[in-house]
Amino acid sequence: MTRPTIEDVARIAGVSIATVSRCLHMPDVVAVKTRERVLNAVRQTGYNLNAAAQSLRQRRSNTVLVVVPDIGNTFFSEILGGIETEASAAGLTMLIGDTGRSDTGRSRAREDAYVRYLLNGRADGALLLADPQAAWFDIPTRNAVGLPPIVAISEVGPQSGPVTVSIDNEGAACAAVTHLIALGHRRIAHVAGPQSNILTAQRLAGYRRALGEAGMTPAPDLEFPGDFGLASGRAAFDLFRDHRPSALFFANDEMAMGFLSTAYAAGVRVPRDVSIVGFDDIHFAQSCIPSLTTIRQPRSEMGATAMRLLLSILAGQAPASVRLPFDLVIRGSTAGVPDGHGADTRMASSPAPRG
Amino acid sequence: MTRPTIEDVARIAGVSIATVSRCLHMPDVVAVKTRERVLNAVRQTGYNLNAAAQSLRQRRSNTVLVVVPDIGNTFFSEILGGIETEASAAGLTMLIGDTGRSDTGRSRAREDAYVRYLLNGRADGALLLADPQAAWFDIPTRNAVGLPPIVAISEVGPQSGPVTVSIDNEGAACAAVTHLIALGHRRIAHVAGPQSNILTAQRLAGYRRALGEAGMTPAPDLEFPGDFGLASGRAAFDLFRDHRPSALFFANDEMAMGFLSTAYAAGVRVPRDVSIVGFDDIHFAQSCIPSLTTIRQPRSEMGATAMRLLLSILAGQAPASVRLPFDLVIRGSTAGVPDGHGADTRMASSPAPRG
DNA sequence: ATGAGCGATGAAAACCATTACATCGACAGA
DNA sequence: TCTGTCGATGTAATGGTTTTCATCGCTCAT
Repeated sequence: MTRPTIEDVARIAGVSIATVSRCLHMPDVVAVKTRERVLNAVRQTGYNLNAAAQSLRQRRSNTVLVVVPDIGNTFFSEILGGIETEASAAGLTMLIGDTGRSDTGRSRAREDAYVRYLLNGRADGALLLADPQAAWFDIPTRNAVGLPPIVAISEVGPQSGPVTVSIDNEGAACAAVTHLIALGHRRIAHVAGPQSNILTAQRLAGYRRALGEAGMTPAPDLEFPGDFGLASGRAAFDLFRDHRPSALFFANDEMAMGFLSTAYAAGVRVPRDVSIVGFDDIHFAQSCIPSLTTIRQPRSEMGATAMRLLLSILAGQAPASVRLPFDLVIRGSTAGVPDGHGADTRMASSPAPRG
Repeated sequence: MTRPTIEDVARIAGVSIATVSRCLHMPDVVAVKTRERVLNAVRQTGYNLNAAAQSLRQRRSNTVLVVVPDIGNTFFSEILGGIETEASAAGLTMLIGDTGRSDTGRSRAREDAYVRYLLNGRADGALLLADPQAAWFDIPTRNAVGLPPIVAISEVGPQSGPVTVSIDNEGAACAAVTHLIALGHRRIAHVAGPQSNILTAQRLAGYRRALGEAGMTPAPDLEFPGDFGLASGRAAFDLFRDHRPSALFFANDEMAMGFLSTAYAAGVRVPRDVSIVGFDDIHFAQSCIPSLTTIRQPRSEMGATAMRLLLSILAGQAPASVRLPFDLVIRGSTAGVPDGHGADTRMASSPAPRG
């Protein structure tokens, strides 16, 4: 028993295949009586159109490829939600590709595979939750002919191609650190993201800018390395112990959460002993102990905006990048400077910042 | 400038399209000299084969559909990882479909869409991280002709079709509760999952069985409702306050984490005042405060196994369901019964936690 | 009457690759 | 020299749909 084709339906309904196709796509141009006969035949045979044949003929797959660096990262899921809403409203399918955390051998192969999908015609366009300038993506696509349109989200640099959706990461980081400064903190450390990630530099820059604006000098020994993972948050605790900042600004929430549990186990209390700010406002940030002060990105909106942008490009319109607003969400992990802290302050005193 | 076809390559290389195709798929049967000429032409034109044409001709899409109830749930991502590894080893693409949390209007439309992909020939098979008996899936596929093979993972009932990969949820729940009983707990509550989910019944049954085996009678007022979300874990705190169990077994980790933060805010300490067991061992379970005792499912292995199963079915072999082992992971959220529990203790006063 | 206009339908080309089969030349064995 | 084999390549059918253009039978205005 093989899959019925449009021809089977046509035969049973006693019409031509053209009419069957019209019944399915432009029902109003075919006579009611005929339409009924055809739809009956469709039901009777259990017909479903062949997607491959359709794409081949239409030269379009009605699919959009979404490349995610790590599907396990809860940060991305809400973006995906926003994308999905807009995509399905437009009748498009989302093909999600997970490249896996970079630097692993596996991820390289997957990246290649996803680039190929794009070149293959498997997708009509792509949404990249990654830097389009990353070598794996940029090089093979640079002079590809007939490359479908691409919109990059979140991880975008100053010259990340023509169309991007992002927040002002530097500004957000600056706001986060300024919040700490306003609380009276003077020794503020930053736990950075992975070297290779473009967001790392942006958030670090924001951290430094905030210090500068408050008249302080960034101290290199308070810039801790990290990689966005729980473990590197835990590792940051050792550095914390060595350098004794009164507050830490983490480049993402996951690291902040890793720090939180390690600190707790070591008897260090947040925010009594140290204040913590994260970045992203992931799902669990509200139910950490204590709940996490962090930067919220309008994730769902970012996804939706990017998808709309892609659709407009597909419709032939001129693209324009979008920058969306962020929020500083103040929760329980930040408070004033602990008593007595700052005795040995290295970053020294200046009056409270503009607040 | 339009996409080059195989014909363009053939013309430039001065061969027939058949030879080009052979160069790409069975390079060894074509003369080295010819091969070089063809590969040069491929590079020169920037040719990529058209996926739609290929699927149409081969009657196979080299794609597997993975339907996930909620991509934001970290529980699923590791399963996806396991699937991906096996899939890409076999040269298959993963098409991930997120149906969204059930009960929302949107999810209905997406479910339909994914069923259609299956019937469409967009995928050669499907992995379902959901109950294949769910109405949205079962009804439209029941008598579809030429339905590709399907393997269900995790959320499977006794008659969930022929091929499934799962753990013994009832047994795991029983083990979790038995652990609490062994610690001396006698008033043990269960926070269940959503009604509609098949896992809910299985884990509840395990809870009851453990009580029964220990000679206790399950008390209906200690069976709290839940929906797998953070918020329902928080809501369970009110019920906890009313009914005073000395321990709670949650049907998943996310609810346990919701409870944890609410309890903390209310001054109730875990495990001093109440012991907590979750289910799933999600990423953040290790960095809760305190770290969460839970049931670990071999998620990556489940995904990989399911994918291998699907491949073997596609290869024409007879399928057989697989049941994988689970682990009880004992961490910091469980301890013996608090002193004086069982009286009308108002919890409050007791010495500071171990910090 | 006649032809223009219109609605409904059919015939056939086009989309691009894979693959069974045919062809061709060269070479070995008889 | 002839035949059989073999390796390399070409020819052409095939897959299922969409879409353009043609056709056909009407009606309505002239």
